Amino acid sequence: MTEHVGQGGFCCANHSGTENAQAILNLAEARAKDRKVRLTPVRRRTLEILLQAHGALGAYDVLQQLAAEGFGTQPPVAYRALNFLVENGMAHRIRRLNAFTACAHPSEDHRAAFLICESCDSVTEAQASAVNTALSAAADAAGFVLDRATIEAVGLCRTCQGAQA
Amino acid sequence: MTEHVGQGGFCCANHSGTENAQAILNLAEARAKDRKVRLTPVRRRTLEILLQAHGALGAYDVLQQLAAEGFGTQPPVAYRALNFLVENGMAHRIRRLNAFTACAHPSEDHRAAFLICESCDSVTEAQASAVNTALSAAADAAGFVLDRATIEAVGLCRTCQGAQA
DNA sequence: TATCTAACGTTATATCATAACAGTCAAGGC
DNA sequence: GCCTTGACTGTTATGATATAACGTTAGATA
Repeated sequence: MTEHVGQGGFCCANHSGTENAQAILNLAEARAKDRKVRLTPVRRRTLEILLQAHGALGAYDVLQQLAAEGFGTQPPVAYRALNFLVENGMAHRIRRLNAFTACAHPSEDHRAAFLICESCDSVTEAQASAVNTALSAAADAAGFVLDRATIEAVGLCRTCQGAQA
Repeated sequence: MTEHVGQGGFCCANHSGTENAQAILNLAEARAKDRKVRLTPVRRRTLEILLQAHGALGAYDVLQQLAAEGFGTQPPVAYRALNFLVENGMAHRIRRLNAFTACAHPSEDHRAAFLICESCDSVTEAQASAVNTALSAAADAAGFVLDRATIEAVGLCRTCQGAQA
């Protein structure tokens, strides 16, 4: 399952490119300060790795890079950093891919939806407020108190629609 | 991760109780006939196991039961049956729990949303048409052609709201 | 009944994830 | 400044989830 994740994927316009990566990194720093949590070297580097990937990366992919750069070599190193980022709204976990992706809009406390391309495995963060409103209503109707949700769509991204069947 | 799945969970009114299990099983038979696919003994038994569980079961939980009843003892046996059921709309995969649950409304070609209780791990299938409409709109706006989606909400079910913090 | 394909069961292995513990480091009280 | 304290890092070890590949069996159908 590794080779179809994070390879050759591209990303939504909003967080492609190193200039934006830098901006997002700055937002993450600020967010960490706000929340009084520490964006330590491993954590920061993990976020950078996710940003550079322009797609979702598996924990072991991240680990490999971290290990190559002198950080720890064992799974918990990657999982801890990734979980930290997710908990603090700096990254998202894509359950369908068993993978993680940098959050494209780290300053907003949005609940995100993801559009996963079946062809190129790109992951795009979509505008999900309407979706969440509808989901809240459905939960309400069932007497369910909603805390958070995973919304992952599978299909074809704009680029891949022309390119293949 | 096994002990918090399928233990003591209960289910939505719509598919609790053996009488309903029987009805759903009948619908599944009919659906299989319609689609010209075979609801073989393992597959049928797997569906029954899911129905009896009144909650989501991990593949290995299902496997254990199948093995005890004389079916194959190795993981692919369970995964194949479960994947068959999912592909044919007779069960759903709950990614957050790495588990499977019988579909409560097998005759409809609905796209479902799930409400997962953090306290009792029950899984309820919610009315999701509005959610899917909103998601389609969001996908459209991103130029994404939506095929299918995973919608999983986490929170507290009606029963557990009174019972704990 | 001969043939073909779907389904089954197996072995083996890949992949994803966490528990538990020891050493290290940074922040705040004294 | 120095020490306490708790968070963080890294490790070993193991658990949990999932699939590839292959030979065999059984159902459909000609």
